[in-house]
Amino acid sequence: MKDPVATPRIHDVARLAGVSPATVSRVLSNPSIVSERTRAAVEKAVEETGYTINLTARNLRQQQVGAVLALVPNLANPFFSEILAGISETLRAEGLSLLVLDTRQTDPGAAGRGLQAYLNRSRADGVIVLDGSLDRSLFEHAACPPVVQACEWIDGLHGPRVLADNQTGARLAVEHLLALGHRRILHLTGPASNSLSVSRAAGVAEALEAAGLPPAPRIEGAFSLGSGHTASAGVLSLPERPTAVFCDNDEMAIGLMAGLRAAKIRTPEDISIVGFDNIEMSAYVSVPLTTVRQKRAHLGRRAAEMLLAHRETPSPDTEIILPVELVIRDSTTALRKD
Amino acid sequence: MKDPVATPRIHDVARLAGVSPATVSRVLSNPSIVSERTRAAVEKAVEETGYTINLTARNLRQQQVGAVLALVPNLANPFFSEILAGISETLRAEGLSLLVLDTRQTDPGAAGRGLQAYLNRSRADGVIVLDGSLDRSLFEHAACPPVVQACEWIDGLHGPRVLADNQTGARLAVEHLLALGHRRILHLTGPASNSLSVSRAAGVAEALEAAGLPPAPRIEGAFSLGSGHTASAGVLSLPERPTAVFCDNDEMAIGLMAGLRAAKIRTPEDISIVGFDNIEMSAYVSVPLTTVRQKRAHLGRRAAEMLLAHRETPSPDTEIILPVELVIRDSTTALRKD
DNA sequence: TTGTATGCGTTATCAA
DNA sequence: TTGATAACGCATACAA
Repeated sequence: MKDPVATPRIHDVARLAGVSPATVSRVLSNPSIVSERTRAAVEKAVEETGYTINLTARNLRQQQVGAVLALVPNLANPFFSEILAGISETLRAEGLSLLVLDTRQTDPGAAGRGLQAYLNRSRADGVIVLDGSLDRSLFEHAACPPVVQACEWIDGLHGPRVLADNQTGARLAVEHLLALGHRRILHLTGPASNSLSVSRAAGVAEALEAAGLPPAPRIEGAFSLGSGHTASAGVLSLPERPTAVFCDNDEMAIGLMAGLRAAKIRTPEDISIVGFDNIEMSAYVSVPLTTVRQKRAHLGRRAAEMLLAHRETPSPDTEIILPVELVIRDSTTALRKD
Repeated sequence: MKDPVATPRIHDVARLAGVSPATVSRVLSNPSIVSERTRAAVEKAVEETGYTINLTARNLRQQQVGAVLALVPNLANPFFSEILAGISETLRAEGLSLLVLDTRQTDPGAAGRGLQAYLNRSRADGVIVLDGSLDRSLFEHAACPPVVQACEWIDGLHGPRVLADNQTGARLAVEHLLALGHRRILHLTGPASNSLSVSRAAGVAEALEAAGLPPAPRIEGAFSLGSGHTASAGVLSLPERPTAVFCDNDEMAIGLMAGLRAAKIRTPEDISIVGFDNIEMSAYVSVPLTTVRQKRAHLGRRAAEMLLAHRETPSPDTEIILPVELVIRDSTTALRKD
């Protein structure tokens, strides 16, 4: 009562080739230790049967999952998906699959309980965390697979990280504004506790200090178009209207420009704006955005590479800082002396 | 020589609870058939040991993978990632993982050979295809898991589909332009063979025919900002410049507006523009875009649901068409009679 | 209601 | 260089 359309097993290939299943296995995973004759015979049998390996069985036997989990705060954000593309590329080369989880989707009431179930060695061989707002305790238990943090990071959580040079990026942006004569510079940040916002604030402070200027006032946003748009009201209601705004990402910058435009404030004539990330759209908005470029796909690749290395030999708290560069477009201009 | 930090197995839980492994298994997967007493004891033991099930072993035993593969043409495109978010949500509720693969990443020289390795029952329990440009032969073999197509589709490939009502969307867009008095309407399409472009072209034709007008001229783009930008040159070089353009997606529309702006052609005063998709950005560009809204997360959820249903009982070629609606913003206006 | 025994498909170990 | 055997961890058929 055999199922006639059953997919072939390693045993079937072995029988056809006249060898043992062990030999077939060797041909597939370590061909060099098999004689040329038998290898050819096995390969022929594989071809004829259309055999493909059962990865679940292999993974069980080898005590691995064959997949890496990426934790992203917002799958719908192109910023993250480009990093994912880089991660995916590196993993594929190693025969690993990419599992993706949107951390916003875990019901908030459960406070990450849903997520916890995924942070387990039986679900993934490793985890790449792109969300710095998670609780470190989620990762600090024996069952959690090796973790690499990318882009954002969680305060106090150990392990390798790969980051863009956020501080330098922010410093370059503010130095650019200072060179254009701006002195009243506002910093439109992400959530206050966000690791990106913190290190970028440091870059802002660094530039201002070097110029002998007081710290920049801040408005807190949420990295979204909408929060940038909302921030425009805050900008306009300040006692001393800033002549320039440095935004922690391009989406807030674009949202802010939209809000200011609605209030008849022109960019860059009335206010200069700098973003961060260099998303593709930033070059196509009506006032192409001056921004800080980070290579997102590359960041993803590096993160995946770190994880692979980390799996072999649990490394200390290595940290890779990737360079960024300022892209000057049209949204910034020299301060007009009134 | 036992590893003292080894993760607990079902056997360890059983010993601690004083029951057999089979009973523990039952408590975990089908608690109702276990007596209350033993269930409590087992749950206590699970708690104490910190046991979590080994999914690879369960999957091997149950002859499944526990994951669904999504094939996206471009992970970096927010349009797709929002669909993914919907897919992921539905899958999680069923305890299934989401595997993501960017089809562009398969080296083109291998003509999908890399992809083929993933289209196997040992890699995924099902596949959701979001890329209509793939070859149907990739999916037409016995080893391929059940396939559901979403959003785009592959000509001639059987199986369930969930689509937005592309034709109606395009018709609504063009009817809107016609109502505003436009007669010279251009259609900026995706790649000519793309299923979305084909059905939207049908909607365009439908509207024009009903108005007794000849078919719209077309320019072919690639769904990208850059291709929309490039198309502006084509639009301006036409012998009879169109007074309105219907674009097959928002990104091309935004790119086109950017290109026209550079040529001092204003939207909507000089030319009306309609997009498709209603990406978040379309509301924040300098001339907020009139466009066709489709509910992407919902589409993803429906696709996942179809796949789950399709797994149980291989359904015929069912097709779900999701409604769309026109969102009128500022990029379209009544034709000015010169 | 619970326990025993077996097998899912593969690979690592050992012996030949 | 190859084959026999056992084991990875779990779930299910069957027996009790």
